[in-house]
Amino acid sequence: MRVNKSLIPTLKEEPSDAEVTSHKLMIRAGLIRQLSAGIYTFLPFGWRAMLKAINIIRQEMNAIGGQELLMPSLNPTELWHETGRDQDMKDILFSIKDRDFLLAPTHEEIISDVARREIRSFRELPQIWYQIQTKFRYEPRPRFGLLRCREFIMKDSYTLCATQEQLDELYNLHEYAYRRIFTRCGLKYVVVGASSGMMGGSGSQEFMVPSEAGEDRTAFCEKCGYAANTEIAQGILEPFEPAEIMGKKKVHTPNLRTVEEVSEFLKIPRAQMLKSLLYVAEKDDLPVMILIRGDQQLNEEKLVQYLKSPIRPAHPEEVQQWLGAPAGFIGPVNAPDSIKILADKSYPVDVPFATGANEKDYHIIGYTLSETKVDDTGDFRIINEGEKCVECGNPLKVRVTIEIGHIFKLGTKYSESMGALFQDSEGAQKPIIMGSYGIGVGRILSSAIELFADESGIVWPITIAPFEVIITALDITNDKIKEVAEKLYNKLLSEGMDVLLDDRDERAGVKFKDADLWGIPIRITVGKLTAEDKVEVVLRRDTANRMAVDIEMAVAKVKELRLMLYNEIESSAKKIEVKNLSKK
RNA sequence: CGGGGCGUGGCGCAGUUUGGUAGCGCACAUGGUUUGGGACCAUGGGGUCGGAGGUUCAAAUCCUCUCGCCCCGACCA
Repeated sequence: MRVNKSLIPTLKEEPSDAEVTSHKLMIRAGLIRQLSAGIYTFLPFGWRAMLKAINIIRQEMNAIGGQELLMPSLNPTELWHETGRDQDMKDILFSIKDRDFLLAPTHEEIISDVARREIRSFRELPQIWYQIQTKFRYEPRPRFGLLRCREFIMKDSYTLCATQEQLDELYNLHEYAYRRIFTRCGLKYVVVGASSGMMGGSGSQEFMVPSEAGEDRTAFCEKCGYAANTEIAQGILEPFEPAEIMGKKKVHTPNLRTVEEVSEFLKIPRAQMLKSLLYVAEKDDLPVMILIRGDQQLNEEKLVQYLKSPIRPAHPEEVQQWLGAPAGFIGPVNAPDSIKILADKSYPVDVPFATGANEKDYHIIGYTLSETKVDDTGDFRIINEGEKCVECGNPLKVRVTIEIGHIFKLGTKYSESMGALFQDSEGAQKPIIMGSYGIGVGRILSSAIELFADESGIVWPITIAPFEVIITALDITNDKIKEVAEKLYNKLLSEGMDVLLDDRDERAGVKFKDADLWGIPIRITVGKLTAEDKVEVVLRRDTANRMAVDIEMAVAKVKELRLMLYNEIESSAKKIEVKNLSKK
């Protein structure tokens, strides 16, 4: 491809509406343009990088036996009604006005529909079906360029199995494929335990790239390798030194509603306060009170997981109506039976606590959890950096990360509700055991840029770079320079390389700045050195190290560097192995 | 959806407080001089000031409504 007459528009100035590095650079380097919030056009440069990543994904999915197919984005709403997700996911669904269709945010329903029509016997299982396709989600807040979009390209695959063992096997194969994909894309990442959220199912892991531009927080242990999204991460909390509380009594606490205010007033440590929060499980409209140690925070995701329902904080009127007191003065003691009470295990059962009295301007002290009505105890807490690892006791670290992939063991949630059944060897009808696995392709690009960019622009891993080599022909009006550049360009093309020829009639500075911005791994500069029959070869990641190379040797040199860049990446991909089931 | 901010040539911004009929830099066009790290000079083209309504002799500027975008919070690949 030649730069002259091509659509690769670069910007000198930072776009005003971009916040993070990858977003700024994608706009500046001419990879993408925004059409609307969270909706982007991929310009030729951006699309080339996408295609490179897609190609790697396709190769690795095929390698584990995946069969590529393509399902429609337009889905009959009726199909989504079968699983109830037309309601459960209505906040993020794009629905078609005046027609009973929606734009698919994911494809469990469609896969299940295909399966129930086509799969009859255990002999046809297992299956891996995947597609690479545009998804639509009405994200309440699109952000950070391709990191969070309303329309985005996803690789989604689905496994159909007859047994749990098959599911475990295909799940592990996906983990293996994902490791290879992200490694081959040149990314640094960690695999962490994750919540399965609204997808349902028994287990899941996320692939996380450490980056300040991320929207997830991952807790991990440097000693034993424990790693989990803070949505589900567990840690061991230091016990606190309780103040002595004699007897049970009600105390007047006028206008003191926060944990801090009451703890200061009563001279009781914050940790000894029993924080009482009222939520509503939206599925059954069930009021739920959560009790948690006063210095800790509720992890709403853990609560959602436990209740298996979306939740919302109770409205102030509801709190007043159900407990007879405003928020800030509520507690478990004397709460009506209609309210489900859940205690976080962070509060010891035998230590007297202080909490709301369910009466305005009053708290009560001296009760213990062992004598309070509690329906269940569990882990509902957000962990903090420095807490001890549950596996080995080492202090945990918490880092911001970008989620680039997620794998789920779904189980039979969709096959049961949609009647995707198979006949086992004994002739019994059973629901197909499913798994689902996603990769955000755009996020691969964003992550790579976040990881490797420098002050001058993007630095692509060669495997996903829009081009492998750029020839910067300075002073294209000089016949010799033009001739050498053209010759090299055609030679490299015939060697099968992705080459970009900057043949614009621009000053050297402009071309160098653009080349840096684009981040193409290998650059050949054809300029004044042609007088000595030489060109200059540099790596984008190390522009200080310029190599003067004889023109006849230039192609060989580029081949050598290119091979080296690929080998760096491929050699680490080769080390990846399928997790052996029998070992664990 | 709650809170905050911003909409002015393609891009980045000033002008709005105190109404007087739109300006700067980049980009673009033409000519000339330059030519290995975003050149310089001259000339030129391009804007319903997000949209609608209102106040006024007069609105980018004041008022009302509305749309869009960005940021902070709850969701996800």
